[in-house]
Amino acid sequence: MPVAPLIERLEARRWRITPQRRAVAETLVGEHVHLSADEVFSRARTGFPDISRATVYNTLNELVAMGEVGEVRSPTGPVLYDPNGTDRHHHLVCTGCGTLFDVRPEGVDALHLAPGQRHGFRVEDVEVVFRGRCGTCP
Amino acid sequence: MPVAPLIERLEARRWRITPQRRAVAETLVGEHVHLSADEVFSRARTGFPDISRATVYNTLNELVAMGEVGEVRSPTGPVLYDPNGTDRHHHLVCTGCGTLFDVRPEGVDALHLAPGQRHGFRVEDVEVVFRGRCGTCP
DNA sequence: GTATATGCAAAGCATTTGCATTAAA
DNA sequence: TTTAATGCAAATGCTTTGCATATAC
Repeated sequence: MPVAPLIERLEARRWRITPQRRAVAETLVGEHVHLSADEVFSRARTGFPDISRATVYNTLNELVAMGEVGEVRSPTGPVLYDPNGTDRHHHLVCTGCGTLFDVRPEGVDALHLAPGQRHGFRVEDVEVVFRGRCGTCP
Repeated sequence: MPVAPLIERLEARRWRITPQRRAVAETLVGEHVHLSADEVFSRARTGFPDISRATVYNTLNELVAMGEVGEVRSPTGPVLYDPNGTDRHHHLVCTGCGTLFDVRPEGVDALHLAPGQRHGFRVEDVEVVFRGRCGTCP
C-alpha cells in the first residue's frame, strides 16, 4: 500500500496549514531525500520567499515530533531530515564526507548489508540503535 | 582475550603522552561509560587542574580518529564518548532524556533486543547504521 | 633541538528563545 | 474571534580555530 503524500497526511491530521508550512512540506518529498534544515530553508523560499529560519526549524521539529519526518544525525554535519518518516528503513553513511543512503530492510540480513545495496561503499562498521523510552520517561 | 587499557594502547602506538592526554585517557575507562566532552573536561581537571577545553576536544577527536574511542550521538545532547572503542557493541537510547546503555551483540537477535537487555525501556524503534567509506573517500 | 601539544580567547555554526505581530480556522 | 503561527533578532550551546608559548621525545 502506497503511503499518502506528506501534505495530505498533514491535512488529514487537521494540522494548521499555512503557506510557510506548505512550502516546507513541499521540499520533503521523494525517496532517498535527506536535507539539512538550511537546505530546507533555501528550497522553501522558492515557494515562499519571506519564510524565516525560525519557522523552518519550528516546522521541522513538529513534523519530527508527529513522526511524519525522521531525523538522521550525520557524523560530519548538521541533522538531516528524512521525509520518509513512516517507512522503516536503515542507513549507510560515509564517515569521510557524510554521504548518506537509505537501506531497505530487506537488504539487511543478520547485520550484514546485501552487496546490491552497498552503493560502492567499503562497509567497516555496523551499529544498531534501539530507540524508546526508559522507565522514567513518559 | 581482554583488551589492554587505553593508556597502554596509546603508549604502544607511540602516541606522544602528555600529562593532559593522560588525564583525558584516565577518564575514559570502564564499561558502559559515556561522557560528554564537558564531563571529560571536568574529570580531567582532577588529574590536571589547568587543562583547557581545547586540549580536551583535540584529544578526544584524535582518540576517535585513531579508533580508540567511539562517539555516540545522543538525540538530546552533545556527542558522547565511549571508551570501549575496540569492542563492538550496540546502543539503547532514550528519546526522552537521552539516557544511553550499551547492548552486547549477543543480546541482538534479528533486530530484536533480548528482554534481559532492555533496562526497563519500551523499545519503539530500531535503526541500523552501516558506516564505511564511499567510492570517492580514501 | 625540533616537531608537536597546549592554552587562550575569539570565531563559527546550528539551533532555540522571547516577544510583538499577523493570520488561519 | 480566538487561538496559534510567524518573523525578527538576540541568545545559547557545542565545537573549532589561530597563534604565541611551552614541552615531550
